Amino acid sequence: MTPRIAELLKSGQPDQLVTLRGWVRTKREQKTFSFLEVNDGSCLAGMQAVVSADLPDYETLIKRISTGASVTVEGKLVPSQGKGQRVEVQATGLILHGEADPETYPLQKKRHSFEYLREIGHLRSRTNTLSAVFRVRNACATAIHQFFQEQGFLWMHTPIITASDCEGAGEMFAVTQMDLNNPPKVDGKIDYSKDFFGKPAYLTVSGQMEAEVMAMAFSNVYTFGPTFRAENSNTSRHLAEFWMVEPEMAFCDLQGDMDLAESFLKYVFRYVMDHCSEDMAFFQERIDKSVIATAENIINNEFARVTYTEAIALLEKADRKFEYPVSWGLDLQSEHERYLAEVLFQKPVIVTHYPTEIKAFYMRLDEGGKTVSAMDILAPNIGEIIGGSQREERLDVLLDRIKASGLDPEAYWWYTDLRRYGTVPHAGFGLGFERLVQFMTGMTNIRDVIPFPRSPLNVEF
RNA sequence: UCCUCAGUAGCUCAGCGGUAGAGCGGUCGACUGUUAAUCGACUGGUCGCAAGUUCGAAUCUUGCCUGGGGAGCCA
Repeated sequence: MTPRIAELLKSGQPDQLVTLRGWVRTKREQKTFSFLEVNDGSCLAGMQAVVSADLPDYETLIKRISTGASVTVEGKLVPSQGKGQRVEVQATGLILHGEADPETYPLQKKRHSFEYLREIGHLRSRTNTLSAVFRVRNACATAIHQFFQEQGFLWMHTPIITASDCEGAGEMFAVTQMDLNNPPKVDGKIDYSKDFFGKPAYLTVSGQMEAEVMAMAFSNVYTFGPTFRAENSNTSRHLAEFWMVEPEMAFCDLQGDMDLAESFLKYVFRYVMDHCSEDMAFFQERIDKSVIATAENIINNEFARVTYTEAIALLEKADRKFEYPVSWGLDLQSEHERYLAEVLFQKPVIVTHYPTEIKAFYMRLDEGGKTVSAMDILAPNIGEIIGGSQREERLDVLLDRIKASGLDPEAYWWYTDLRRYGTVPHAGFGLGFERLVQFMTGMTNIRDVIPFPRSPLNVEF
């Protein structure tokens, strides 16, 4: 494979013979030659190619080349006479693969709004910002795997189709083979025994329970896969299909859970800063003047840690009016979380030990029973980026909690079996992958950090 | 789903009762080792959809659709 543009820009040597394959960002015609800026997605910058009019078919070829056209340029690397680039390619051969009619090609050589780019989801990755986002997204994913693999975690693939409503909450997408116009019925109700799985099935809302199963065999595991929520959420930080990272550790308590989450985030930020410095500089310059400082803040400082009870006390004595009431027992609202992370601490805050009533049944009941060993990591500008807990490993307590939540213990028979056979204290957390990428890049809308966003009424691309 | 703002040229927007504008883009030309090149000319529209008010509606009213921001739900 010939070196890609990122490699050539970094370490290409004069007189080196090279082949560029990519898409033309801009063409500048001169009297006896033309400049082509070719981008192949390997980095933000393109490679400037100088195409002489001496080339065969120059006239007809150059006329048909415009922004968006796909080309192969063969030639020799030479020091650039102009400013702005160290080297450029003196073309000896030029192939036009596909034209891009400038009258209709939706991408112009100018700034486009993200709203507009969402309408051309099949082309937007060819823009500077979106390509930088997706390179950073790739680096985040790589860093996540590398972090866990280095720590001895096994990557486990949890099912996408599931019969269990993991948390007893959250709208799920149904998976069915039944004819929706004429479903089989018994006594007027839909007869799921006739459906593909013989019972109702859904797209997963979390791989946590399966991760717990695997942690009880491999000690430390993580999942990294797609997750689906059928909630009618129309916000800049919700998707109907998003990716989630869920580590689960046997023989681990809440303290270990928090420590892992913090070193995990630090590792991922460090990795992206090291491997995507050019893209990060771009975000700093064009998207959010604080992304580099934020990254360094994450990497170099300890996260703040407070209990829910302490957080409530801090909010109560805040010299600011909140729209929603602050009172022990009530869940923290967005405005409260933002105040804690953005105003008070100005860095990620881990809030722990939430009231039992407002958290899921599987979270470990604390001494006294008023709180559970839960933790949320609240990030500036994003809100909740990680939610985790120590899991309830005591069978009797877990069964009580399931019943108290109005759920049927029978439906959780294999989950509770984990507490019958060789139970151990364990803990884990869930990280919203897109929120991490948002946090990293400063992109304000989550639909712009996933290549093909799914949200209510949005499934075109 | 709720609150709020907005939909006018390919894009970003101005116009807010008298019948359509700018910048950018695109096309053509000039000029030039250029860098979102520059300069000149040209090109461009069911004013989101439907009904209503009015002599007359892009402009006022109502409904609907779509998008942004905020909220809820959460990751």
